[in-house]
Amino acid sequence: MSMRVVDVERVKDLALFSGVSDETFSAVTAGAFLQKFPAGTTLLHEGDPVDFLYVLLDGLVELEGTWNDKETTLAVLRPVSTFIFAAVALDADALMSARTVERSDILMLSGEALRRAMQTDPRFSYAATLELAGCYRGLVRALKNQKLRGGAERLANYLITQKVRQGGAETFTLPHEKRLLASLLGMTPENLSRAFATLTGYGVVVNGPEVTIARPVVLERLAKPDPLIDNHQPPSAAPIGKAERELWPARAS
Amino acid sequence: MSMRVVDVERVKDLALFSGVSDETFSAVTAGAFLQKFPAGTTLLHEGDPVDFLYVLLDGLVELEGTWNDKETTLAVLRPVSTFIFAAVALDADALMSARTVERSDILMLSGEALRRAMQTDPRFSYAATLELAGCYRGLVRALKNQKLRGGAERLANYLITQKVRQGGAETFTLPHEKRLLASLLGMTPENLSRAFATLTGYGVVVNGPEVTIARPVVLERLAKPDPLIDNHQPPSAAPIGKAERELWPARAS
DNA sequence: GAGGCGGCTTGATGTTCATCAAATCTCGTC
DNA sequence: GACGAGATTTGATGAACATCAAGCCGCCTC
Repeated sequence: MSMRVVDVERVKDLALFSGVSDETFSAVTAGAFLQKFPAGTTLLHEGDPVDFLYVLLDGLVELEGTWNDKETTLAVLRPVSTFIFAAVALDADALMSARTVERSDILMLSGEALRRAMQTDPRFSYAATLELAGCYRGLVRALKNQKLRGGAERLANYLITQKVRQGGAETFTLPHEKRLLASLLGMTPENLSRAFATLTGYGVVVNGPEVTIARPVVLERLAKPDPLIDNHQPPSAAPIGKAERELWPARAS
Repeated sequence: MSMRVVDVERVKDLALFSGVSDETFSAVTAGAFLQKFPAGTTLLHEGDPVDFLYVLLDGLVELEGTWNDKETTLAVLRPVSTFIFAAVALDADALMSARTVERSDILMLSGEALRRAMQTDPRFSYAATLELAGCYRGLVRALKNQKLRGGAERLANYLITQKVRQGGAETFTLPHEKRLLASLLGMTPENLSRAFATLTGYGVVVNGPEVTIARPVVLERLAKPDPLIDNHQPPSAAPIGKAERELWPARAS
């Protein structure tokens, strides 16, 4: 239930805790849980009050929204990421559900303790501000992506981003099911399949979860990636927060 | 150029400055500009570095995003609102452009001074965190609205929200041109017009900028408003920040 | 290795939305 | 009060997308 030393270190390296005092860190992690959840577990349901800040240490988590019996994926998180931080900060109800996509290790930090810590440790609340600002900008990107681009363009840019994030090799593997990708990109699985078929004409070869971008230049001519929408950050060594991701490439840590 | 006493008071009442020390407040407002801009002025362009936090004291401001020669409106702000706070906090480039829709009074606060203040005054950085959390949740709502609802449904919910925010009377006035509303709702002006025509069948009467919701129950059956997407906050007296707006109704200030 | 389940694909069809074109309306100017 | 630019509306058409229905494929169980 409580944290192992190795996990404590991973959390301490989070951007959110960079520079905070040991007292603050102890206060926040004192009542922390570390839990392992199987795939498909709903951690938190839309509309629920939020008592904990969640930190994904290992695995894959989906954030989703619902209305009128329809669902949509708002984000897919990989380690190390915090989630529902905004709701925790405001002590408000969650606007989205969180669900594990794979078996996941998740750290749960008391919201109450976090709010107290933010009011006493300026380093911590500054880091919290940066973290939230990074999350905010991620959402601005998502909204622009959704409103300005068509389905095939969203997919093309997703593939280019994945390629870069996975190291830049010509061939890479989709990090999860296509059904989930469709929901993330705001389309039906059927249309995602057809969008992949369309991209075949632009040098994209699909083999199950394996994707090869044979002619990057051709694909980019379709995708028109834009640093104000897409965040083509290569995999850097250090565990980072949403803020650092936003600051790349100008001020990479 | 500098601030009048009455303006200083308005700024001090911002949620962002609630509880901050006089020293912090002075430091932040010391190098502040107060400017009046005519309608249609671009205050800041996508991709530009951001040197100031903007505070809309009077008027109307649009935030917009661009890609591939297409534009979309991401938000329309009314007083009193801060904007591009996330970019200021991170000292990053703007992800959206800001443009005045009407003649506007806008306060510009030094980003450098704000970042310094956040690192020294915990009250201030805590308030900043809450403000950003409120903005973040507003965007989550916008993304869900966009991905889960169709055009007519988005319009219906917009109208219901406007009605409530303007006091709840059967008839109210659209706050700006329909062309801008179309862009905000993610559709073309032509389709907005047709969406209004559709809503005629649900008791909505349009007369130029005047809208009457004759049969609210019928319209709501179409709109299915949801507190996890729509923020039906009535006009409260005090000037507020994005955080308070998010906390309503549970913890209204 | 037969069966079954779920994910993925493909085809057919209908709905929603964008685009192009033109008519109408609004409002400020002269 | 006529004029003109821009906003709004309306109509016709096409593109993008969702839905429904099979079919295919991989994978796991028995």
